[in-house]
Amino acid sequence: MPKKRMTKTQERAERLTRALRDAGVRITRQRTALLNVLAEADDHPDAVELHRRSEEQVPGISLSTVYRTLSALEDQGVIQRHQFEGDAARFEHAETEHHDHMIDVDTGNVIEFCSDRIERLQAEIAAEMGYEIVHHRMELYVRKKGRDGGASADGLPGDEEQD
Amino acid sequence: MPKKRMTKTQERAERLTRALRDAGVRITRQRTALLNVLAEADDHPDAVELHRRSEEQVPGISLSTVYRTLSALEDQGVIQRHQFEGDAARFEHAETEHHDHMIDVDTGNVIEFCSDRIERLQAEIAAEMGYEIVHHRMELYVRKKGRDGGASADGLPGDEEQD
DNA sequence: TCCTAGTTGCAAATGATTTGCAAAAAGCCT
DNA sequence: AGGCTTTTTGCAAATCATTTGCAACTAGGA
Repeated sequence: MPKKRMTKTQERAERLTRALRDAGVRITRQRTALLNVLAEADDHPDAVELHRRSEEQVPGISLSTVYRTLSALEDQGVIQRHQFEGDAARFEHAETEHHDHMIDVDTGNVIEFCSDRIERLQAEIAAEMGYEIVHHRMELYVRKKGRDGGASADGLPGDEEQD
Repeated sequence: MPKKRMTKTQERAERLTRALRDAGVRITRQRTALLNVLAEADDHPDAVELHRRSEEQVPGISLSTVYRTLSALEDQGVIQRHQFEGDAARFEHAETEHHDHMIDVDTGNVIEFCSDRIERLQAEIAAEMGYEIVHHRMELYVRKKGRDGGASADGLPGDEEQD
């Protein structure tokens, strides 16, 4: 099949589809829908949100199916699951390089970033104790500078900080 | 009240008790038990484990009470709740300085560490994007060097730790 | 098209944590 | 110590996100 010119989103969708196919699972209508949703998502939606978006293509698709497919995709390493503070896991297609997250505590916005210097220090610290890093997780919960900490609109109470 | 010579554990227990008292809550038998358990814990037990240990002092204490008291203590900032990968939240008395965690993926052991250099870099990165850090979370999932990643025996590691 | 193993939707099960409620106990006052 | 009011407790039931059992359904190769 000739490599037609396709959008980034299409390419991602293909990649995800291929991953599933390679995993030996069948490509169903509902899976295709979720794959598309994941491919065009540039944020970090949770399972319920992904389900909501998938329903536009396949009304009636069940949440279980979404969860099951997400697990399959995660097993194939083509999507990543993040467990940020609070509640449900959030997902993103894993086509990007490794990166960490900065979460705006006021808006819930997620900003991706990566610091080789930090990675290096982490490895160094682990090595000092005779360990090697299998994987790591780093999340910075941040607030726009200058903005005063009014009543934060989100979940966990009394969690202000004194770093 | 004369400052009697007391063990570190006793001091911690006092501190926790005081925190609760200051919060205006009553000091009950079950709370005292949990406070003692927390004070003498040098690992990172989860609620169920804390309940188990508390039962030795107050047979019949309910898990709800443990959860409720843990929340109160957390609100007072005298204990910290950590949501490591996988399952239940794990707790530790917050008398120590801020630190991050390294979790041995094979044994479940938790090692505490702190790196000013990393903290500085984190603040720097946030600042570059116009943010200031409210709090952060960093966990290194590690493995003893040289040890090959065989099929890890246990899925849910206990809460052992060596200080 | 047929056939079969992999899938789906749904409801019920999980597992951690929370909550409603009536009985029990803490802390304060006398 | 006795009384009284308010907070706590234990228990069962409720949440919440996620998983699973199962019978009906379908993708995809023969």
